[in-house]
Amino acid sequence: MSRSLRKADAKSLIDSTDTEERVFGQTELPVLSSLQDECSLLGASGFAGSGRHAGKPAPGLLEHGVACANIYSFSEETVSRPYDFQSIESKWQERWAAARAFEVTEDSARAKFYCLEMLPYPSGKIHMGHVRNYSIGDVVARFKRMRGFNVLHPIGWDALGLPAENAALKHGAHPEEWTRSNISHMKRQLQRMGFSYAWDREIASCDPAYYRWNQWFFIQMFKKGIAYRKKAAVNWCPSCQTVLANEQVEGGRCWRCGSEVSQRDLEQWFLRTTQYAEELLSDMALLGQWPERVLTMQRNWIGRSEGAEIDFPVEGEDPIRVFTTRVDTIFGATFLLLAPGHPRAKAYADRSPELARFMEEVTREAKDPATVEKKGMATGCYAVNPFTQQPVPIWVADYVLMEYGTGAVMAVPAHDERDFDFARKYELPIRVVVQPSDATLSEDSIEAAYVDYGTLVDSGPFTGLPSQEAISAMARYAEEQGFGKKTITYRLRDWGISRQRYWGTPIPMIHCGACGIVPVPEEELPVVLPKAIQITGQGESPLAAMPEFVNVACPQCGGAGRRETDTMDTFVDSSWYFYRYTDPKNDTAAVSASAVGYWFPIDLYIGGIEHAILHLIYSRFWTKVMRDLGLVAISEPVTQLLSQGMVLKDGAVMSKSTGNVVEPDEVVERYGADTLRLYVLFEAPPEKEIDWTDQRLEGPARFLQRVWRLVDAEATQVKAAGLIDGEEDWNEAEASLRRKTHQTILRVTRDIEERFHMNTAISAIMELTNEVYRSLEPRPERPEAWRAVGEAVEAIVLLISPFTPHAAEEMWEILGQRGGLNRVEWPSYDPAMAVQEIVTLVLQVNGRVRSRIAIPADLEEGEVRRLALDDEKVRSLTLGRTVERVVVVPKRLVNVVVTE
RNA sequence: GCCGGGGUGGCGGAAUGGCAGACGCGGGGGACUUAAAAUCCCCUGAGGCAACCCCUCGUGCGGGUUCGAGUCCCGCCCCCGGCACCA
Repeated sequence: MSRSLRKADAKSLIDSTDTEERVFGQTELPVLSSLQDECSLLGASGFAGSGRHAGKPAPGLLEHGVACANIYSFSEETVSRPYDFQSIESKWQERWAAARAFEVTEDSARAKFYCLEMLPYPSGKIHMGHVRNYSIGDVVARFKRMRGFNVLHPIGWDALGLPAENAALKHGAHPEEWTRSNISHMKRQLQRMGFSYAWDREIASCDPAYYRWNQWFFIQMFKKGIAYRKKAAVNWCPSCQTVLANEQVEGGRCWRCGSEVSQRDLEQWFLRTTQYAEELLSDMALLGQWPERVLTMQRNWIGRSEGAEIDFPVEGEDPIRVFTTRVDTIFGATFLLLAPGHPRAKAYADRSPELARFMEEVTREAKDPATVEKKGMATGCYAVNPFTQQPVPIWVADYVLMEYGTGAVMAVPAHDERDFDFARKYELPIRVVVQPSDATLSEDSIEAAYVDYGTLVDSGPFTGLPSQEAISAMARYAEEQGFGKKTITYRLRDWGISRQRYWGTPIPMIHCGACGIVPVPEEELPVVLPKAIQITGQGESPLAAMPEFVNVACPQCGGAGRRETDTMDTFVDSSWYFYRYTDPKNDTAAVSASAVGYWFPIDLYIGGIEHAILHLIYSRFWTKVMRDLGLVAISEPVTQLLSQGMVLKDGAVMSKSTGNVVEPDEVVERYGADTLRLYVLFEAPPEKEIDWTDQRLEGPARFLQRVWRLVDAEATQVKAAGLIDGEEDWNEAEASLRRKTHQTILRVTRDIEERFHMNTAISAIMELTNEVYRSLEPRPERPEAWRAVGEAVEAIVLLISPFTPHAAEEMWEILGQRGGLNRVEWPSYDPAMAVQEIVTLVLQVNGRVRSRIAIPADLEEGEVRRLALDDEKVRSLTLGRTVERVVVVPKRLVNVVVTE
């Protein structure tokens, strides 16, 4: 039977219900008029036809979701009303909005908490990844509020970028219209999820009032030499018809469309991220609360290597400088390799049409290192190995990268796999100069490069040294002799930010024939994107085709100038947006010192692992630049990072093309936002991925209704019993329930606060709920019992409120509370309450569990030991054997160690 | 190849070195019902046993430390992620 309200109580409760206060005005009438006839109840609820037998369910959703969410709990004795999530959720969303419940101001008297989730791109509608990301953040924000923090929990829109232009091409909509309408739709969706955002701080990067500051930052960086222009081989996506940053190329393909990327030479704007490479690396020491995998990815990406630069003299020319991490192998350097893009290689190519053809060919080819054979061509020129004084031939090879090191390498075939392959193919000499400890290599017998450290041989005065020692000794020698030095090289490249696109921040620069490149005067910012535009999706920026945009007077000389028509990479927008939230309407500065000083650093930043590198390195870089500009006092923007796992369906990323998308709206429609939130939070800990399963929605849905029924049905009894006054004489059952309540408060608090494991927090609340149900069977008589139940029920409602805020607010009200949960304190844990007086002691013999006994928790050790040895089971197993020792773990177990 | 993270029931997942599998899904049984749905209760790692008294095995594999190991150490295997002609 249902452990709900007695029928009489139900009647009186419903009769007394103020329909204005309760949200059930619509559905409760049938309840009253037809308590005797459930069928008509179901009919009246309007959902009976949508159940299991109603024909085909909507794809991807549980078939009887609505029906089961609206079924009336019913029995001879008791009744509770349906959990009508639709009206509950809209009621509370309206209230929160009207009360501006989540807006905050700086308050130096209160501890702040800045809870941030990665801002969405307004692609059209939210997806499950958003739901998960923002649900996690919302739990933390609501929890921290109840813990007394002044919580900043903002949201905005990463609103510039390619898809808006693609939409313009496809549907003819203006990028701005498309973006704005997406924003307003997605905003409604977010509100429907009940996320507790400070909507008054909402920003959109496509607002000139926002991107104006991108332009301002750019000019400051230009003045400091951080923003600079250079002609460079850039990645060109033939499909998107635009330049891509290195970071936007994945395995030689465009990160967006997957087309093969080719190379082009263009004048581009760059930000000198490499200037901060060392600091980006060393400051990771400050990121102790970042996931290890993210730090690892960034470390790999920055790619620091220590080595040496060595000059190889060339007769009649400048020496060629190489970078090597293995200068200890230099006596084995039998040839020199230049990247096809190396200036010296180009000079040689001018003299040799054959070489020129070769270089052009290998530059054009997209190469896959795993499969493609290395190619090279001799230049016919020679350099001198400065250690051996031997001449070495200079070759051009396709596997040498211009962008890394110096673009030239010394080739040591005996000790580098790639050089070994190359030497074998082109029959170049191989010289062994490092010997392993367990074998002796020779030129004739060597089968593969030996790349590990060893002992130097045939290396002049360095012979006999171990590699490690030789590396520093030889670098020192080169430095003394003036043909080399120790150096550090990074894989990180400067950040190319020019895009030949319309829907981005115009780069605020003017090209003047007389003055060169001149920044737009700051008082003229923003340079606004013109509205009347033709998007063709090809060639140069669409802005270049607008004379009224391009033609402008030079701010310096007043002569005819041309405006820069490239726009900025959208990663610029997201590199500093979180600062803007602290002072979003400031029209005199990007940020204000007081607001940033109060709110920063971000205490918790939550987002997808896909942003582990790009966004998070750029953001760190930007913060360091802002610090050097005197805008902020910190070096790192984010104290703790939480990388949440993806939401998959059938093991694959949800995508339109795969057809495995589950729409949040549809789930909200059928189950309510609270249940959806509960599902994504309960399914797994946040950092793991989850595979969406319709079936599993049932658990959270049932649980929430179970809590609902409990609260709704027992509210009258609980209220009548009154509050705990400390005078009660608890019996064991009551004390046990109270113990469970306080243990649960502790568990839930820790799970949220310390590790964000929402799944175990929820399961703890489930346990307490189950416990309360059990305590109502049989229905208790004592008022004390009802007070204990009341305490538990109240705790459940408060503990669950960050997860299912709408239902919690409603239940809080049903329990007779007013004023909303926003200002209610998180339940406090009473350590004395949670202490167990009687504990179960596990008895082991030789490490195997053999028995259990109940003992008082404070029993002294000698007594515990005696009771354990006295246990019948233990005695039977120790009979005739020698007790070697007895291990007593207080309140837990006793292990009796015996031998034959 | 280098670096990082993981391998626990039919499934998602729990376990400060101390009862492996909490909680939930699925499955089975029962109560209620004319019936179904919903709800409530019980059972649900594998094997053994006449026995729901128990016993054995069990956290990828092999060793080790320990009274006691999913957890710590050593050596492997596999999976996932990042980087990758980076000299």
